[in-house]
Amino acid sequence: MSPEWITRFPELGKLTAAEQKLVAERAQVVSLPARTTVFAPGLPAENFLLVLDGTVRVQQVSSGGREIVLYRVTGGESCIMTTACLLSQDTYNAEGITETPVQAVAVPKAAFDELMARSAEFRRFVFSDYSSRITDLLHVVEEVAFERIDKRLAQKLLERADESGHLNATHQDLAVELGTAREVVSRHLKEFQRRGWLELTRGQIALADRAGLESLAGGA
Amino acid sequence: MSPEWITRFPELGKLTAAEQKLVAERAQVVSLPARTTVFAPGLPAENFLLVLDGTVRVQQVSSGGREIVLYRVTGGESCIMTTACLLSQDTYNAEGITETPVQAVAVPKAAFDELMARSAEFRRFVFSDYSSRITDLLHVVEEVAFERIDKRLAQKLLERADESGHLNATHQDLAVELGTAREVVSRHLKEFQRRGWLELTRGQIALADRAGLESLAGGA
DNA sequence: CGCCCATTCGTGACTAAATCACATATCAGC
DNA sequence: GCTGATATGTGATTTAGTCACGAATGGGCG
Repeated sequence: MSPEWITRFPELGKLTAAEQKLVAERAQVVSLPARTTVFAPGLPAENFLLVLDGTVRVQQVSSGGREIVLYRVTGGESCIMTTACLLSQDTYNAEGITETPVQAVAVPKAAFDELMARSAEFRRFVFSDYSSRITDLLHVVEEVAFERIDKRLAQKLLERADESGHLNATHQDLAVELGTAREVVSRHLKEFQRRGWLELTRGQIALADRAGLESLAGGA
Repeated sequence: MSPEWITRFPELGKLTAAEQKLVAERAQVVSLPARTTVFAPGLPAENFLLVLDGTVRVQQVSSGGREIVLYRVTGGESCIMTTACLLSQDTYNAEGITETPVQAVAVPKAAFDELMARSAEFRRFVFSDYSSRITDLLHVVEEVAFERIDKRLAQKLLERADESGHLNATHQDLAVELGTAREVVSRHLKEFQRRGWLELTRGQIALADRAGLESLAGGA
């Protein structure tokens, strides 16, 4: 019996019946409310996690208290950071927090190892996830090291707004997205508003002129 | 017959005789001169690389032409970035360059896959390497996003100087290490010199007061 | 030797970003 | 309608990055 959730992971659909059975027997579906810490420095990571629904935000915290969002794990993806955490002796200070209620499948380490041993498909799945995360991190490095804040902010606004151009986020939230200070975000937002690109209200932003933002976010 | 180089990788010494034979038959030892591009955007990565001797510098290049060093691969380590490159569809713009003459073992993809399938030890080795690289990248993000340039420069100088406190590097080289501009490095170096922490000559730096640099590099 | 020329380094002027230190504003709940 | 928590505004200052140069250094060569 393969569990119904496995259909969420096309790559895992290719596992043999026996392998799917292994997953079905050993894995547990867990539900987490929003704003739960999934992993953090210090906490041991004992499970390999597959996200079914919702999003987990992975971010890094500095000694000085500042934060930066590294990437998000959404439905159909796995969070190898937890396993990486397990394997690396080095203490690292990334943490994972659910942004929405999350449904996930927890595969115990032993079952994870067994799947890695038995299934080439499963290995491919895990590796491809590792690669995506590395690409994500490279992207973050590139952005913080080389790109201007106004451009990055415009990109984030476009990326995180819904279809109607709405976005619930405080200036502080956006500052964490970009790894900068709240004041810097406030000033750029105000400038964007002055240009008629958006409307600001407490805790939310409404895009008024996507094209304007795009011109800044794009090549320029 | 296990090849003599396998002694460089303690983790691989635990492979069974049959597995070591597999490696011995399929892998090739390659020698690369200094300043060879090992991998780069566009170049397909066909081999899993184990570095025996020398160092490979992995860095990222921005569209604007600026660069930043991500990490180095030295003897006894593998360069999973090449394999990550293979697996990720996303174009990513990191490149690997030998800094010294390098001796490495190239394991063809097919043999790599077979080893992954057969050996738990080999998997552990590969994963541990992935994890180290992720930790390296997290460290870079943390530094770039949150730390002051003078502190990072002091750290780099201490890290890269030899026992006698000597260091061959142009200001431009150090700028690439930190992902900043040459002028910024020049100014800080001059200030360090003014404080009597080092001596500057064209293309090289001599540390004169490690304690001074450490006080800046450390907690402060 | 002295000249050429690429590389390396120095520097001023300016813009952008981060930090510090507050003042204000907005909203939810009593 | 008051209060406290959260969110935003803003000036002043420091640090970093950019631009546009000019000067110095040192190896090769006629």
